[in-house]
Amino acid sequence: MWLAGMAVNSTSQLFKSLLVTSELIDGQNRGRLASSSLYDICTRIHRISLGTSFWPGEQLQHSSFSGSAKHEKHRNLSLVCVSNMREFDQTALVSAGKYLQNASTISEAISLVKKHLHQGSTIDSYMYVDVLQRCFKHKDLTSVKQVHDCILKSGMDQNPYVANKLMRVYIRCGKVQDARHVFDKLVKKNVFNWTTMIGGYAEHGRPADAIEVYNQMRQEGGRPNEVTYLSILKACACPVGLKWGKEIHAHISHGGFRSDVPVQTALVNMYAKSGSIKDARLVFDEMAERNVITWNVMIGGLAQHGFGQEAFSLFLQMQEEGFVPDSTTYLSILTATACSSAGALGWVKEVHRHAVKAGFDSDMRVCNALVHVYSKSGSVDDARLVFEGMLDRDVISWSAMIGGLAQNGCGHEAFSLFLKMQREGVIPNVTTYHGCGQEAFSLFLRMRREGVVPDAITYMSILNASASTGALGWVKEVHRQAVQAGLDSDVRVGNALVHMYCKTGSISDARLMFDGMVERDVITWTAMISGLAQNECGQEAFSLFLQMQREGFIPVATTYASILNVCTSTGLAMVEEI
DNA sequence: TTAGGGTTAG
Repeated sequence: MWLAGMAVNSTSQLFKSLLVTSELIDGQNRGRLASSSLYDICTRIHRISLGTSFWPGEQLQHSSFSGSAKHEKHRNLSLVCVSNMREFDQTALVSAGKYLQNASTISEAISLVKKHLHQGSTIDSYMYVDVLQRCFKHKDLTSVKQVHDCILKSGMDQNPYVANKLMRVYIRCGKVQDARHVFDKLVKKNVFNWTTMIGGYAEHGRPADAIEVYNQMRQEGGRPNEVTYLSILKACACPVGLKWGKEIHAHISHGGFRSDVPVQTALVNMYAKSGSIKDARLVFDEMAERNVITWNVMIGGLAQHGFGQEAFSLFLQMQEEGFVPDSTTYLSILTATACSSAGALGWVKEVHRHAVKAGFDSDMRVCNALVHVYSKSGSVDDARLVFEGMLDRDVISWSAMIGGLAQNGCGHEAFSLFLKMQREGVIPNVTTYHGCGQEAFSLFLRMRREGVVPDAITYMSILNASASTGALGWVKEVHRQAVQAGLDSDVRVGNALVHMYCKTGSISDARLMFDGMVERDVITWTAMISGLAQNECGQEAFSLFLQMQREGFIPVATTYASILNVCTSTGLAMVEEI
């Protein structure tokens, strides 16, 4: 590079040029310097003053400046230089990373980087971090690959900032393996790099890999900090993570993070999510200091384990201790699991009253949760009231209401709402269709409760009596719309349709749907097998049962129940094979 | 300049 008219290719040359530079910047010559050169000068000088590495591939420590009068002189000079041009220096530093500010798009920014690379100009870490940040925002994988290529060409792949940002972008784009590749190539890894890799695995539900990296970090002498612990605990917050989570707990206690509120909160969360709600409570109770998030985690954990009443007590207690519940508190306490238990309606109403008083009744997410839990706890009227009172509704609101009506035996109203929703321009999503599938099933169960023999014709007659559209026609209509919306390839929608066709007695439609599915899971196979079994197609059900296992699917209890029903009517020979 | 605890529908 050229600095103040001198060719600068090394640290010592930069030192030499400082004097000339300071004069140029300090004098009337400021305007004669190109802005990019000024930017370069400022960042480099600033980094000299900080005593950090500033030359690609060169490890410059603070101590490099001390020990010799010459270096000390240069250091002082740089500091004088920085203070003399403080105003300019700050401007330059604010614009650090905004070097590409003239580029309005990612491709423009990349073109600039490529141009610099082509011209042999220095591209520093700020510039790469800037362009990578743009890729991060837009989840633009194609651009990331291009930038990665430039990084390799300019030999910046070992820069900890650049490598870290690159890893983060890959992780965000779902390319954890690519992030791992960057990580593995890093000769020297800092705590950010370790933490990013662990966090990446946590984000993608890969606890075993996260633990592997965490253990490697410790073996190589890396010292986890509070953020590392937050990341590894997040990875372990699942049933298989419990055994590792307990080990991490011990490390945290020995490592002096006992009073760190976020780390302790993450521990509570890890225990709650991995199924050990007792340990979660133990950690929670032992905490000397808590914040709203801590309370939310504990309340949510209890609610998700079905302890609605306990969650509600804690909800009251947090307020007695002076904490103000936020929208997350309401979302955490109002979970379906907690609210489907007997007697839940009472405290759900109480939570609702609190929410109104605190002004959260205008929060769409809180209202959605209320619609859902009122339906779950059996009060579709309350659900309807909340739904009707909402000023804004999204697809979740509609799906919650439709599903709620369906589950509470208001199938016709659910379907009308489904049509109304589309008239109002709201596009149904997978869940909406799933809710409609539930409607068919709940109606089926209702008929069974009413003593209807599961004969397809009788079944359809009763459906016709309760829904003017007619069950099969209705199912076909939903199916048509799902195809139109491109949602029929979704395995959950496909499963619901197979299920619905079976329940309406149209086994051929069910089979057609089943055969056409690109992706199947154990639910698909079970729905089809049980449909065939219930429609007196025992032989077909059995051969499908064998086929599913040949294709590597493991039958679940419901699959066996269906196939055993077949055996009672077709002979015992099959039982031995099962 | 780089890592970050909790969040509603199915």
